[in-house]
Amino acid sequence: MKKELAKTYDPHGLEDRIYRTWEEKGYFHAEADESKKPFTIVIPPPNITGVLHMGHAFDNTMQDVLIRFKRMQGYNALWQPGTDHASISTEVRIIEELAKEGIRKEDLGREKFLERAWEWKKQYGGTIISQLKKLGSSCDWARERFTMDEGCNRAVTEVFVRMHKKGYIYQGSRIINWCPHCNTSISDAEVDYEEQNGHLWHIRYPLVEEDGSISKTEFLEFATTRPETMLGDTAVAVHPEDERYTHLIGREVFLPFVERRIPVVADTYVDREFGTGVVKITPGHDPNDFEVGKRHDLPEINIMNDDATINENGAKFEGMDRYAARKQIVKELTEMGLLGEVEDHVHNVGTHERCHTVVEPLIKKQWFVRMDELIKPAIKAVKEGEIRLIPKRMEATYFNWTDNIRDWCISRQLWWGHRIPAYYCDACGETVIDYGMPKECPHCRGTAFTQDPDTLDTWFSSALWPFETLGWPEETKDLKHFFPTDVLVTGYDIIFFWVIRMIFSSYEQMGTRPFHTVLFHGLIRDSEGRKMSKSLGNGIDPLDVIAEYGADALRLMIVTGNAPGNDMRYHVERVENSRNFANKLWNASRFIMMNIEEAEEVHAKDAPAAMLQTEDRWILSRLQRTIREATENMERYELGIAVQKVYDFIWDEFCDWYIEFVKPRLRPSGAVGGSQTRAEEDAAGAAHASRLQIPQAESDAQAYQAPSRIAALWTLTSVLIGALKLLHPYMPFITEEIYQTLIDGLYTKETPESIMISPWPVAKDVLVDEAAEREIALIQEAVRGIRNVRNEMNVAPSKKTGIYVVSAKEDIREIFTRGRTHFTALAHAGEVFVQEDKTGIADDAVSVVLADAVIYIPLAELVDISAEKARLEKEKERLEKELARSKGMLANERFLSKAPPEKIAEEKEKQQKYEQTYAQVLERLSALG
RNA sequence: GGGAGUGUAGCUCAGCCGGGAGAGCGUUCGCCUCACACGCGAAAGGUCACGGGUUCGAGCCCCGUCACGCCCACCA
Repeated sequence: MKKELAKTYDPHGLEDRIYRTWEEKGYFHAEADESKKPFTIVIPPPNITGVLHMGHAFDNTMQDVLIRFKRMQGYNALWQPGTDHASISTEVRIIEELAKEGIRKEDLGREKFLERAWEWKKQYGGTIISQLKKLGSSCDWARERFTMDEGCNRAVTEVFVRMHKKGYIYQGSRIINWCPHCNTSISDAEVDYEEQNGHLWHIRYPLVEEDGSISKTEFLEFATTRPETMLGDTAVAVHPEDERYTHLIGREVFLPFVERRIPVVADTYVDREFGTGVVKITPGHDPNDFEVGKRHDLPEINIMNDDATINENGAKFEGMDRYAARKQIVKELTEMGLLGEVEDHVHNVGTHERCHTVVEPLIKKQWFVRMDELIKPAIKAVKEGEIRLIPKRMEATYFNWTDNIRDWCISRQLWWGHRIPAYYCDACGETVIDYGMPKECPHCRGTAFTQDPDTLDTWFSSALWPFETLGWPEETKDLKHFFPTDVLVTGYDIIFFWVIRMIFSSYEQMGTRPFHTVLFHGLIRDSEGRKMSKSLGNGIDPLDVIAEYGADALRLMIVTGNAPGNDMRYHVERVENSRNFANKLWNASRFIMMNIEEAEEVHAKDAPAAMLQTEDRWILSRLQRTIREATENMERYELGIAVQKVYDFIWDEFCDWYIEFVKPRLRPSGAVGGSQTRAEEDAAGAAHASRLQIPQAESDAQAYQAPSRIAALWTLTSVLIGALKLLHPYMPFITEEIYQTLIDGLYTKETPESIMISPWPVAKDVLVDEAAEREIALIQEAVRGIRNVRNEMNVAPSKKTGIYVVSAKEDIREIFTRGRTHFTALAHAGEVFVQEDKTGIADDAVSVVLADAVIYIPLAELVDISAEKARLEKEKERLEKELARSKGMLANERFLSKAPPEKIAEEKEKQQKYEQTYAQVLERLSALG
């Protein structure tokens, strides 16, 4: 059945319908099959708390383009999907929900809380998945995984046990970042530094005299931004070579409030230039001081509770919030005369990226992963090119992290997540790491254990994602076939969190790389270049964009005009342009289908070679080049460049030129050779030719008989199908819709029923036709010239003008003779005459000067000789400049001796062309007087 | 403080191997030409941030300067 297409492309309804069909047909599904070559991408698992934002759209569009491309190329293409449990995000979400009901998580208890969280996951965790589908993502949904599903849990425990056995995982008291709001430790990477206005308080500690009394005259002054931490001071430090203080090293100062005597130590960590050159040392609440404390064997005193109130070590400040204590301490120090200058001070304060609470460095017993050994293969892999980062400059960021690697704090004081498989013997306190609750304590033979209450950092499980999703630790067929995966697509903002951790985890657990290429994309910013954020309210919801313009338009916008790793700004105009392109393609297709008659078979298989006209061979040739180049670009992950070439091919060459070229040939054979006007032209042309005694090559009417029409239709459909395939990875919905409608209209069942499983086009050398390309290029140049002249001369578009092509060269005349009708179709030509000389042409005709021909357009009633002369003068000047440049180059001996021969030949050719054109321009000018 | 970037048309951005500066939007002019006004045709518009250097030849390579954001470190 021949289908009618709507006049304007409307993605509504169509996209969901097509997506459902793809899913039902199982096109997304991949099975392990050793006879096929695999191509695997694992999705960066979106958080179950997430809703689709532009970052996801960016990420997933690129992955979908790659996976569809590879699938069409015949790979066993798997896009492995899934979601991440997102421990902190989710837990915070549940706590908020509970708060609305007036429940605290502690009241609920761990088990009930987890039930609640799973309930939440069940209800909302799928939201993002359905949104990804809206985008057209061709993930193998049957394989959807979750970082806390049974398999991932096993993988996590396995890795923990193994790494603990190898000594990579250890428990230790370290200074960590503590979020008093979320009540958990967080890793360095989860800390955001915010610039805040604060103060620099100068404080004086009295020195302790030789006899042990507190000096009333001698003080040591230092500056601090956090006075409350003084309660935990266990030393003050000076630079060992600071002459102002060397005599004090080894003496003691007196710490007010807690009334502690603490030593003055020497440490190179102190910057003599800053403040007074004296630093208070609080090993319990500052990472740098912690290090100093280790070096000098200082006691570590924790002065805070987990909620950032002062604890029993804070003397009379016990129970006060850290900021209230700060205020009170400053006040009391003033009263005691121990406070000096107070400066305004802008400093960076570490905050928790999730809740923006100021983090408090605290010493806690936590679980860590020792990184020094683990990171080595990850460094080597990138250094030696076993893993390629695109763009390459991301390597610098990568190495910046790996070279300064610190141990990874993996325990979190949360409930939602993978519980740490550490069990403490109730009897003797022995720690046992095991796959489950141990039966007997290896130390005291006790049988009662308590599991560590903490859970693991979310990234601990995401780090295993590329192999845990394929079945690891089982040796599954999937794992064997699809692992290592191929490409990872992600934003550069999670290099540290995720990319590096996947890499070292894979080398450690699998002994191999997790993927060979990491393709980074940037961020999508708003039109002002700002990050999209909830607080600014400048976020663009991709679903709104899809609803208004269609997923294809959004996808094309995302991929177009962007180089890997670069940020892009969101402008509606760019989406509109993509939407317009979709409409253009839609209408071109509609036009072609309108011209295919009911029951007319236009097979896309057999080329009617003998019937092909020059323009047919031209567009076929151009298509081959586009296929070749776009494919090469895609293989190099240059998606933006590839799609630009396809876009240009479709819009410029196919729609604006080729379709226009063949329009005259498409009249049904029954309508006898075309329009009335052309019959008249033919008659006039023949008459003129006979008058000049130039043999008319062939009658146009003859040329455009049925075989030419079939050739045009064949070319139109096969080029369209080729172009649709090239475009399909980028715009899957519209290409599928057109493809299927077209296949229906062609009455053929030979092509696959869906474009997404059709083979990727391969450029055929036999179809590359340089002669046709040169010929059409000449026609195009002439057509543009004529249009240009008509515009400049203000000729009404409705006015048909005669066109005389004069060339002394026979082959050129042949080209124009063959291309005569193109001028009718594209340049508002009436009669077209091709002749050897100027016989019969008025001197005052306007002209288009080409290298090998001059085209005359007689405009009897409109002639303005001075305008024509001015035009030619301008052209003359332009050519003189080009000639000067070209001659200069060719006169340069060093150019001739050093430049590659083909460049020289090219330049000579150009020069010749300029000279010819120039000569013709001069001749025209002299003819005009 | 360290690192990697960006600077090209009025705006947003491409520019692969060094070889006569591109696109989209916007602007101007002309067109509802029987696929498309979400369109067609034409045009205007650029010291490729600046200064040096390498080269027969530089938007592209090297050095320096300026401007702008980004990442890392986090000096109390």
